[in-house]
Amino acid sequence: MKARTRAADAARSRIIRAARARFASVGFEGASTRQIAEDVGVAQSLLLYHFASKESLWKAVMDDLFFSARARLDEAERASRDATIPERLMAVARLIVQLAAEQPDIHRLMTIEGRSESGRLRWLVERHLRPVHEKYIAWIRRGQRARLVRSGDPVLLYYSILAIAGTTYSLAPEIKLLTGTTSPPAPAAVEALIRSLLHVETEAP
Amino acid sequence: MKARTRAADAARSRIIRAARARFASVGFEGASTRQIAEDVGVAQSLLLYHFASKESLWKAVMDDLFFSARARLDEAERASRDATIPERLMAVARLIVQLAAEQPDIHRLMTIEGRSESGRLRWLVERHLRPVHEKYIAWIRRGQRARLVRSGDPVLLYYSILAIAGTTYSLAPEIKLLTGTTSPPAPAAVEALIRSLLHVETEAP
DNA sequence: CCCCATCCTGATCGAGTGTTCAGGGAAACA
DNA sequence: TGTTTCCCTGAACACTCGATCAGGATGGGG
Repeated sequence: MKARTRAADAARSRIIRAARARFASVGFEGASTRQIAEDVGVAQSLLLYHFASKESLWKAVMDDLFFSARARLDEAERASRDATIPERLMAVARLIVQLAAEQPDIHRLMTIEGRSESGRLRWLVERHLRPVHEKYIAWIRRGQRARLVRSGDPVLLYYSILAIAGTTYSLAPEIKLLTGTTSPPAPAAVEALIRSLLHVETEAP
Repeated sequence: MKARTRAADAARSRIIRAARARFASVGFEGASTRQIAEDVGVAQSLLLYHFASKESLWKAVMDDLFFSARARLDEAERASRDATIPERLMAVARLIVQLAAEQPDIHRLMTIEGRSESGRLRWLVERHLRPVHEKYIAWIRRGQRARLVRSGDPVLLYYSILAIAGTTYSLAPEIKLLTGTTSPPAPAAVEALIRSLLHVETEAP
């Protein structure tokens, strides 16, 4: 009861990886389970053996992505435990930029679902987005009360962070086509932009 | 040769409007010509009478959207002809925010296509994006040389403007679900954020 | 008036969709 | 060495997809 389940788990995660790429590029409706199966090199019916339906495959993709991202966010929070709120915010923002650069599919998947109020969006919001976002929006609010973060709608500020970090890397194909640039901006440059957006000063003025 | 063609043009533009909504919410592959036809209330074969194929319907949607947007951009440029570069940049940014708020589908359509290097993306870049974007990226560069716009990769700055303006309104369903907010942020608030992102000061410091 | 160009529909095509199901085949347990 | 359990496949289901095409309907020009 070892080699068997290990091989099965490997197939499962290869399916998830291929499904993530398809969902991210053509959306839920546009992706087909047969394409995904062909990418992996298995029978299409195997997808529906491991996952009850196309929708639960999509949920498995999201869980795979968000649970690992949230674990790394928790780690960044712990590491910056003793810092000021704006610096903790920047530690989180730095990781968000890094995640967006490593896996642009996260942002692609989210922007594809967030645009229409579907059952999948509701599932995503309640299961993954709300626990994360509400916490950091509260952080922004605390930083604003201490006059260490620029004023303005905290939700707008928070989504601006996500927007800058995400689109920089998820629209890489478009930017490459437009400018001929071979590599996207360095995460440090994006982080610096976010820092100045929040008015978090590196040193006391 | 009047009432006839006028009625036909009306049908044509109703098809374009419905197609825009479908393409924006589920992407090109996910949208079906039958759904679009049903939204309009006409036969599916009418879509392929007016437009040669699904792809040319998509191109018609894009032309409809971008030609009018570009006309308004030209108008904003002319109106700010005598202002400084940073203020002209802000005049354009203000209009971009306004366009994003009025028609969030623009940003939805672009982020859905910009994520993978398809033939449609190449068409879009060459026909609509390049003429617009390269101009404003050059403006940012000029503003930076005059020390009136913050330093940093002009492309990154430009796409940050688009990202903030676009996601604020294109992800409205997600934000509404998350926060319960009924109405998205006012364009003026988004514009102020962009102004501070570019370090364009309202008055001399 | 007729005629014809134009707008539009319904039927139909082969291909592709998600899902179901019976069964093969090999590893794990007895 | 059976036998059971689990991973996986191929065929089939009803349905939808984009595209084609023959043929109505209708209004404008002769």
